[in-house]
Amino acid sequence: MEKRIIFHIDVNNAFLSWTAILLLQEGYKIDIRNIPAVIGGDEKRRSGIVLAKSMVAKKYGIVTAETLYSARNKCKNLKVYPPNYYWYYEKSHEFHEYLKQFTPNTLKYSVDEAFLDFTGTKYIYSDYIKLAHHIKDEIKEKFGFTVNVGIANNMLCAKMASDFQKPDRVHTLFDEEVKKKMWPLPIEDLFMVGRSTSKRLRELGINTIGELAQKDINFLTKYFKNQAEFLKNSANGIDDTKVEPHKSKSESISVTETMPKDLQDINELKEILFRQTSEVSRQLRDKNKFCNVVAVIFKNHQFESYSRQTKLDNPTDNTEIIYDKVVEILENSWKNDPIRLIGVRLADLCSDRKTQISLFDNNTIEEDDKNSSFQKKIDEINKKFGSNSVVPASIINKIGKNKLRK
DNA sequence: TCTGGGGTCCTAGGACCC
DNA sequence: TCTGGGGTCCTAGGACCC
Repeated sequence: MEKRIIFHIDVNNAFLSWTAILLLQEGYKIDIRNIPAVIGGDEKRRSGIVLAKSMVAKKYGIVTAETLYSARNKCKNLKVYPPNYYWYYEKSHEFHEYLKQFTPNTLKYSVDEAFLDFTGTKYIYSDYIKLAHHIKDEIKEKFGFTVNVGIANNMLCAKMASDFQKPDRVHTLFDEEVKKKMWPLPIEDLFMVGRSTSKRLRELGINTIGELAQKDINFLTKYFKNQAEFLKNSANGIDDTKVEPHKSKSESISVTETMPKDLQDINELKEILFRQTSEVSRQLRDKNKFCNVVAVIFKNHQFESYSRQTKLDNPTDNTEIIYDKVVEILENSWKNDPIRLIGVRLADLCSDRKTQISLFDNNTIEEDDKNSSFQKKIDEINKKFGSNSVVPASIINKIGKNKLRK
């Protein structure tokens, strides 16, 4: 069978590069890619972590997701810049649109990563390495940021390859190169081996990808159960995932928020949950979907997380019905501890709500449909005039009642 | 001035039914 | 007094990704 040809294209330090470009455009004299700099959250809002770092900052040992406090300890003259998500959205869009000209088989993997499948195109592109350089250089010239391109016979290896030396590079990791290029790497470098798995592997004396690759499958199964085969295959560079959007059964929409201060007042929590419920249910209606499961997510002052979810009798996209559930969950499951983060998640989404009708449900489907189209109109108005300028009176009443109960 | 936010997938355990 | 087993559905929590 013909070997596949897969590219993985990864924007180098995406958020930081994109902010660098914006700053230069605005007349800023320094290219923050060349100094110790990071894109960071807001410490006053208790979200002070590193979102992206420059290569210079990386040399100081600064890693993504560590606290700004600790990053500053590693580098005294570190510069911190805030993220600009609107701008990132634009850059990301440019990047993904640009890639589509090369093949219809592209997969947007994240804001700053894409897979391209060139299998069966050898009559169009005779030299894939040349093509990769062309893409890389043209992105740099057109958009002002650099990328890494990984070329391989499957997605896993393409992704591993683009992660080799950075920035502004093209790497290959074809099947026959796996032993030489991937096996010597530390186990942490293997895609899908995170902190927990790498710790367990190292405890078993498995320190490199090569050691994992050659380990007996029965031995691995003892410790990693069903994950064992996946791990061993990955270490051997075996992966037959197709370059196509993974049609997952369990789609979900969620919003979570770390509050500037811990909250312990149920009415304050309800106010935030109402805002969050409006947001997620509007997203749900935008997608023309209904949800079957509603969940509330908590993180307390001690950083312990917990969540509670309930299945609905019937799928819905109605803010009010969802908010009722959210409040019910809050009242039944909040442990009365100081809450640092709270959020709402809608899960088990479906596009068709006509599944089953509860015997004791007073709402008919027709009524629900009326509500649904009414809410969509409200969504449109909110879009024009800013969110929550119009909310159904019944919901305002609920909020009002909560406020009165204070 | 310590520790984000949005996702997917997997597993373990309990409830319930036959 | 002792106490099956298979299947399904549901929930909570954890691991991992960017």
